Amino acid sequence: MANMIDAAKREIETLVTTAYNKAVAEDVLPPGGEDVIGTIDIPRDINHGDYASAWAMAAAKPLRLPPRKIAEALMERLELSGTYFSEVQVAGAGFLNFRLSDRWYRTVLQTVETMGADYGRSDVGRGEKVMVEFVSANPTGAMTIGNARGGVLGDTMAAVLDRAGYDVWREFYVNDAGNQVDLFAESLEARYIQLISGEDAVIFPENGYHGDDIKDLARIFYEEHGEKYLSVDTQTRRADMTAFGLRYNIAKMEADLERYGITFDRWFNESELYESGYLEETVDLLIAGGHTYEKDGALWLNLMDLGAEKDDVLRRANGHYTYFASDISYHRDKFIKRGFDRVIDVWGADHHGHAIRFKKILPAVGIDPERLDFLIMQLVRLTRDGETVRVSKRTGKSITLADLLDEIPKDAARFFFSSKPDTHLEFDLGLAVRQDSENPVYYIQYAHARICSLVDTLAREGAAVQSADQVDLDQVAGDYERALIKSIARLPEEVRTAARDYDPSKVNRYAWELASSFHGFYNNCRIKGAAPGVLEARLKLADAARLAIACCLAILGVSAPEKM
RNA sequence: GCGCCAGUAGCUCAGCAGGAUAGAGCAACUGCCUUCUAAGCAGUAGGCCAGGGGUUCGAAUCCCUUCUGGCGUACCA
Repeated sequence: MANMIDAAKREIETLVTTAYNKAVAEDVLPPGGEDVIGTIDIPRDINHGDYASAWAMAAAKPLRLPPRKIAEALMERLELSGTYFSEVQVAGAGFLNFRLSDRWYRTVLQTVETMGADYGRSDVGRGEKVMVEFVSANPTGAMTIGNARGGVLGDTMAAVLDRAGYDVWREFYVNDAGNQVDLFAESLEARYIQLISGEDAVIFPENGYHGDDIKDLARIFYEEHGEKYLSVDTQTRRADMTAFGLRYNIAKMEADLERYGITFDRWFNESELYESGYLEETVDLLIAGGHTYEKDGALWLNLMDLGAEKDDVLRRANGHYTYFASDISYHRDKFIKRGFDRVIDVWGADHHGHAIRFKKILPAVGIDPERLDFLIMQLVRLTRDGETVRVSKRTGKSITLADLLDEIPKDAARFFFSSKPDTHLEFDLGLAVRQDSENPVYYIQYAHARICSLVDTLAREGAAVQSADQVDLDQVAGDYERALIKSIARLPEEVRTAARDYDPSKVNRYAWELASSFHGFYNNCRIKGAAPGVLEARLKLADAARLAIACCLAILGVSAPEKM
């Protein structure tokens, strides 16, 4: 049993049920409590035991008895020998407070030892094929701070799912088709002409991309091709410039993301959906299904009939398909064509309305909407000296992901962005650049480095890390030592709930708490020079902590330094 | 207006599958390095969990409502 939190809870369920049945057989408690589910949790206060069952309180009503009386009847019939518990008490309103036994602590250490770098890995995902689609930044410009958050959340989410036993696939959807690409081409073309013939030679497109990056691109294009393209026909010129610009931008995004430790299994081009006819086929399917209507020359998707608050356009009056249309065919490709069991799209909060309406139309193309989930992250509020800094791709004044990585080390940035998705993230540029101890990532890495150094020092003195079977648990029965083992034991459960809740930030917080347990242990339980038996047992604990911290950092994509 | 997210210590945030006396970091104040890494530890102080109602043995957590902030509500993506 790899998840020792779950194992402990399940054992309590069994113990309580058995005790209850026994009490009924002995006529001490009335029947009627068979379906009662009492919550089991870990009390905040250690004086309330390691685990507490609220079964007696939940059973009070059906059994028509005071909870304490039920709890006492159960306690007398709990058979703890050979279990993960050594002791049980009735407390408060009727809690059953359990104290963990040596057997439990030893099993934790054995589990970590056996699983090593794979500690926390489970099969809760049953090998389900799941795609995490994330970043998917518009290739017409540089990636933003928002993409940085989405990148970290998506990549960490994928790592969590992988460890939870899912068959994970990471994908980047490249919007290399549609309206914004046409605009990109026109902007690039205008800058190219202006570069050669002067600012007034051509009017810059009204909704074009005004950023300096477009000017830079035009310059690079000019350096490669000279004035040749002035005399080429518009259609060819724009097509060539688009190909050039996208190739350049996509390569840049790939390189930036790689610096960030993020790589994808596939970069899926939206243009493929156009070229293969799959997009058109998907729209035809919607038309055939009676989900569309024409109005003002555009093809509309009837979503209000499906309970949405508004309809969306699939094909505009000018004949171009919208993002909504291509996205439907893209998801049809994910589910129907490629057979993913589940898809998680990491989207910014500014797409929330889109996400809600999007799910409603999926059944019309044969997709069970339950299989698609969104990890909606709130936007990043960028501040400097307490003032909000606007992030806008169009103005070209945004701070890009590349800028960020120039200032902040990858480890700190990854840790910072793996915060809880559904709260606004306040990103203080002044604070983020700091590389001192205020950054919690160093606190965790420091714990890891400390243990490495410690193990190394002791090894040179002839004290090697022993196997879990040899540890004398009586020698590590202090509060700090037991707290550390309990911290280590949480990892598989944290991974499980992070996967369940689509909240990779649970790993981030857990890693900090684990490091904190270790630092407390380290400062209060000296290892070097300790008595024989104590030294070996404590060293084993430290080594198990090292492994657990390394596993967390691996999931977070943060390095685990051996020296600091 | 309607929809989604948020409102918890001076600041940034955990806790939200209902459990016992509400937590952490930073900032403030006290202690701890002639022995394993002080990027660390131990402690003090700091709260009408936005307001109001409800559900029950029990609510920061669930429901209703009001208020405040962000985002959305394009023939943009």
